[in-house]
Amino acid sequence: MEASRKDLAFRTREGLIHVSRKPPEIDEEDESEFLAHYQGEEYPRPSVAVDLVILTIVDVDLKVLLVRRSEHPFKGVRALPGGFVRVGDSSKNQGEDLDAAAARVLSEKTGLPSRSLYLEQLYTFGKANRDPRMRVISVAYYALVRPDLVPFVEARQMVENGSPRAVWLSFSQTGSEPLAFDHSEILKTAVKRISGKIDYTDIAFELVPATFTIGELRSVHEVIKGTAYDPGNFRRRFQRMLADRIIEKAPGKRLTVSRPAAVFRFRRP
Amino acid sequence: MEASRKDLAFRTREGLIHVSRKPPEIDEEDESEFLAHYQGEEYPRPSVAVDLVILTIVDVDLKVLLVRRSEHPFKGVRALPGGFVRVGDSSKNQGEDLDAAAARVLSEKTGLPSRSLYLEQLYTFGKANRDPRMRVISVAYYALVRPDLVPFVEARQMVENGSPRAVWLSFSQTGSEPLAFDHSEILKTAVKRISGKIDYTDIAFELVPATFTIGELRSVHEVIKGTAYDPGNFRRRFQRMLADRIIEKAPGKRLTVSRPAAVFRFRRP
DNA sequence: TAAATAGTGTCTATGAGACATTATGTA
DNA sequence: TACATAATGTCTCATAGACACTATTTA
Repeated sequence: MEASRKDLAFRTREGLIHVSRKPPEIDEEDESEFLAHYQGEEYPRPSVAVDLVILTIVDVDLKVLLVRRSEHPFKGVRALPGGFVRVGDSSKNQGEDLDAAAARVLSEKTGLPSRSLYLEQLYTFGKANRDPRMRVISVAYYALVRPDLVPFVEARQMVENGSPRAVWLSFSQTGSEPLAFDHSEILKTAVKRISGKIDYTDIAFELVPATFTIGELRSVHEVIKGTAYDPGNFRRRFQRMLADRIIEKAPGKRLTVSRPAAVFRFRRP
Repeated sequence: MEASRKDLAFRTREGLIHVSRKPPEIDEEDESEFLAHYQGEEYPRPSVAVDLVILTIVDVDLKVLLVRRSEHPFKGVRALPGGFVRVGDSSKNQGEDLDAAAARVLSEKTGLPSRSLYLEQLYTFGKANRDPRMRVISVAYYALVRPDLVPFVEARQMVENGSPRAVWLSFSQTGSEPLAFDHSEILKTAVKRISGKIDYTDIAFELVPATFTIGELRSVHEVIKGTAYDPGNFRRRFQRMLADRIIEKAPGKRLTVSRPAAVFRFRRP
């Protein structure tokens, strides 16, 4: 490949780089032509889906809510719950917000009002051929379900027929049983994100019951980070939150196998 | 609103929550009907665009690369560079990857090979009516251009005609001159993300020349965080990076208005 | 020489982590 | 009584920040 005399080249950390002073003609034509036609709706559009990583922690075990696919491809394989974003058919009626689509799927699958759960956009997965049928771009969200709400989610799954529509599966088991599409990657991305955020945000409180002990909160951190924390040191970290009024004492004590523990409540900001 | 006798209700931090044991019939029908038809391509799809926040720091000033819109809506208003994701017309040919679309737009607008720049997905903006013409879901990316590459970007803008196609605007000026669509929000989100990541990642090295002084690196941090750092303390932080072999000494010295400074180089992992 | 920035050193406060000790329940 | 976990205390080390001081250049 030879650069024309008017071209620029410079050496960088990535090696020699050529900069053409004229943008390549074919690119320009391509782009403007593409845009012109695109507005005219001649070019194909992708489907856009939302996929949800719905997580909880029960009995010191991270669990994710999964469905089993009833259609090809990946028929019979577990997958993240998801749905297509509903798009209107005119400029006046453009359909539902992206966040609303995620909240809708979350409510559908859990039976809980989405405003009672923590829901946040995770990442958008858009490789070509990630769905063999057609081009699907998936905006992934993750949601956290407090363990005291889990029974309500399970109750919802048992109503329609004998086989549950969605089940909680241990995150540790999802390694040996791959998910449909690129959902294993999405799941891993979600856990990684939470693991990164738990140290400097309040999301840990979305994974304990409304009232909780320091030990319960600690085990949430331990499950997410995959490491053990010194109980005494963790307690000190916690007491700073108490001083900062992020949490407050709740009445009563939690009875355990040993000495009863004080219970606390998160002061939602 | 009255709950049926079989419904469950429970009190949470968010108030009283009702859980219907049976999923609402109308929802279920809606969903399955929707999905069935969707696969048949009867339902409308959104357009998916990538919008890029391309940033650099020149003369202790954070700048963003903006274009001026030549079409309605927002004709004549500044906007982030962007483009539609190219989607194929069959299941075999599904078009370009989402990341590839972002890299393509980045190359088109800067004239630089995208692999020589830092590019990362930011967030997906999908509110209905964010584009008045039609439903557009925008996957935003941000890119960082080292200041020693800026002249090449500017050279590219001058070729086609007299008026540049894209210009660097000071971030501080974008507050008084709102951008098209929700691009002001996207821009703010990008700067916030960078501000959060600069403390625990290596992205600061994407905003200094290939070789740089400690003072130059410090002023990048100061511009991004909007605060002043103590030169001595910052230097110590930096020396740990030197010990950890994240950076290394480069030959020569940078001549300044005062005492010349040692120059360093980032050891790309 | 004055101004400016590079570069070094010192002191303090804070938080993380290792580890020991006491307190209070259950089996 | 043995065991388990709650709750407290102590010590060390790493880091952030305030601040003083020296070094080396240009104007």
